[in-house]
Parts: sequence; structure tokens; C-alpha cells
Amino acid sequence: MAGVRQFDEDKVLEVALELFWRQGVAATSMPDLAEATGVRRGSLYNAYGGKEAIFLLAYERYAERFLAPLRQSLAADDPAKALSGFFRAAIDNMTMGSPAWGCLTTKTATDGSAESALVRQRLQGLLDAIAAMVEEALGRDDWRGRLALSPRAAADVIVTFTRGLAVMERVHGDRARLEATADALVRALVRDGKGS
Amino acid sequence: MAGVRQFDEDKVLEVALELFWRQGVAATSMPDLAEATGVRRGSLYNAYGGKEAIFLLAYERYAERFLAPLRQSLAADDPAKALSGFFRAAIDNMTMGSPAWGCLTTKTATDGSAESALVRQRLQGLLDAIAAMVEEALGRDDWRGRLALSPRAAADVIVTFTRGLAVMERVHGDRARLEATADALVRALVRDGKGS
DNA sequence: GTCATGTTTGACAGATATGTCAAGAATGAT
DNA sequence: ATCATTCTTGACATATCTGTCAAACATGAC
Repeated sequence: MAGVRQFDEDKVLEVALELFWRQGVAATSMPDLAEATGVRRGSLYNAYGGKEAIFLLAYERYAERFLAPLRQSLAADDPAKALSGFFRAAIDNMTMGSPAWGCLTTKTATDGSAESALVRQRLQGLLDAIAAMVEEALGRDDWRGRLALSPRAAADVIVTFTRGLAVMERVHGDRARLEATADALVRALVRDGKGS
Repeated sequence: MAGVRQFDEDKVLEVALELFWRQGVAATSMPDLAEATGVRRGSLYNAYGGKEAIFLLAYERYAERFLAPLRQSLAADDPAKALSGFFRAAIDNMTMGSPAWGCLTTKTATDGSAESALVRQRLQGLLDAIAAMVEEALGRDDWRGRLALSPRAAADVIVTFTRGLAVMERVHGDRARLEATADALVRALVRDGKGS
């Protein structure tokens, strides 16, 4: 096999991810990507076909890195701690960078990019994976009776609420407030453990 | 005063509102507005200065119309009914049009337009007004003890959650699912009335 | 070393955006 | 009827984006 790729694909996707995250997918152009990566536009078209394909690859990386800390938080030994930690991790993600970059999933879902079925499916995939993870975590036998809702319903609420936090971050840019709101939801979802 | 505006400002803002709502503010250009309103681009610049000014005026209309049904729903005689109705009204708003237009506030907050301080303030203003309205509604004396959270904390959670619904609408486009998730949150927030 | 193969490059063609402005048109005030 | 004022219009200058392609280039295979 001759005629070999001259650029570092890994670095390209890394840089692309940051750009998409900071500026939003819709607001990022191929010239933006070319300049930021140092790879000529023509090469990017040749290698990937276009912006959406690059986004989908970059988003895979994002998804993996996003899930790991959430999963870890949910492993706590108390449901209130688990959910509080989960929201901290989500808030960490959306307040990364300065000024904060926000939540890539949320920005992409609302900026028109989700009109593409492929993109929408991928966003759905990540959100569904998070919901499944939360549901499983909340389904632990020793937490039975500690939740105001079934694990399934609670997971739906939590995933939806996390998207809401991402929007509020854009509007207020106030991390402490996000944490306070998240803690309030945790209080509503988790019954006091002392009484059991 | 001579030299009088030749176009119907009311109609322009109405059409602009629909365009912004459907396509998103960032994705709507002055030529888009000119074509949809039938008013030449130069006239729009002359009358308003630019897209942001038009948006701010259109958004005022949106805000008024958005608030009214929410306020009405909150007047129900039971907190669960009030909140459930509140979420229905919010979901009605975001599933308007076909394909659904989504939530203008949420789309604007996340598409980069909120980088403008003026726009962000206006979005904040509407969200704060909703929170205040919910807080007041939940503060009714005869509902004391029915909520899992203080009216203030509940209002924050509810407003944030509603933004989350708007994001989920973009991703799943499934109205029934939004309603089910909202009802789950209501169950977590409102204690059963029969026991009091 | 030669060759086939895929990559890189700069340029092309076509769209679309922005903001401004001089000239023409319309209107209320006198 | 005239005038001053404001609005409208089309055009200008500038910038940006998209997608494609022929020619030059680099590399692994032989």
C-alpha cells in the first residue's frame, strides 16, 4: 500500500473535537478545521468527506471520555452521593475551558446539526447509554426503597435534567448555581437513608 | 414627521419570530429575513440596525405568549396538576409546528447567540420570570408540606428540567416520552395529597 | 530504482454573507 | 404646492463558505 496519509489523524480528531466543543458544530467550518489542524482543506475532504464525518469521529472520543467519570461517580456507596457525584462530573464536563465550552451533546442537539439523522442517532446513543448506566446503578438491591421513583423513571429524569443544566450553564455561567440546583434534585429523588 | 416606514413592523417581527424559532437565530441571516418578510435588506438595516435587534424585539413577543399558558396551568387547585399542566404547556410550546420548532429560548441559549450579553440577559430574564412565577405558585399556603423541596429550590429544578425537556425534544422528537419524563419529575416533587 | 497508488496542494467555480451608501421615492408639515 | 425628512432601493466592496479537480508529490512494494 503506497500513498500514505501525511498527517496525524489522532491529532486532527483531537483538535477537531476541541473546536466543535468550543464553537459548536454548526459554527465550525472546514476552513476553521483546516487552520486549527494545519491540514489543508482538500486533504480533509479527501480523508473524511466532510465536516459531519469528522464530527462523528471526534464525538466518539468525546463520548468515551464523558462516560468514564459518570460511571465512576455512580459507584459510590450511597445513592445521594452517587447522584451528587454524577452531577458534579457532568458539570465538570460542561464548565471545562475558559470561557466554559458547555456541553457538546447539548450544543449539537440544538444548533441544527441534529437535523442530520446520523448525528441525531449518535447523540441519542450517548444519552441512552447514560440513562442505561444510571438505571443500572440505581437498581442496586440495597438501594431499594431509597428512591422516589423507579430506577428507570429516575434515570430518564436525571438524563433530561442534566441536559437542562447544560442549557442553564450557557445562560448563567454560574457553576455554583448549577451544583445547588442539582443537589436540590438529588434531595427530591433520594429519600433520607437514616429512616430505613 | 415625514418619511414614514413603508412596511408593517408588526408583520415583520411576527415573520422574524417564526424564522428564528424554526431555524435558530444563528442560522438565520438578514437575507433570510428579507426574503421571508418581503422587506429589502437595506430597509431592515435602516430600521433596526441588524439581526440581533430584530431578534430582541421578536423575542419579546415570544416571551409574552410563552408565559401566559404557563401561568394559567399553575393556577390549578392541586400541585401535581399544576406542575403537570405547566410541563404540558411547555411541551406544547416546543412541539409546535411540523417538524417541531423546538424551544426558542433553549436553541438561542446554545447556538452561540448567547455570547452577546444583551441576548443572554434577555434569556435570563425570561427564565428568571418563569422561576419566580413557579416559586410563587408553589408557595401557596395550602400546598405547604406537599412538596419535596422548598418552593424556591423546586422552581429552580423545574425551570432547569424544562430546558432539559427542550433538548430531549431535539434528540428524540417524541412528545409522549417528554410527557412521561415530566410526570415522573412531578411524582418526585409532589408528595401524595391523600395523606395530609 | 521503478512503479503504482493514494495524498497533498492550490486554484477554480459558485454560493452566500455582511454592512454601507448615493440616489430616488414617499410623506407629513407648512 | 413646496420642502424637509425619512424610508427604500439596488449596487458596491469585502468576506466567507462549499465541493471539486488536475497536477505535483511521497511512499511502500516489487
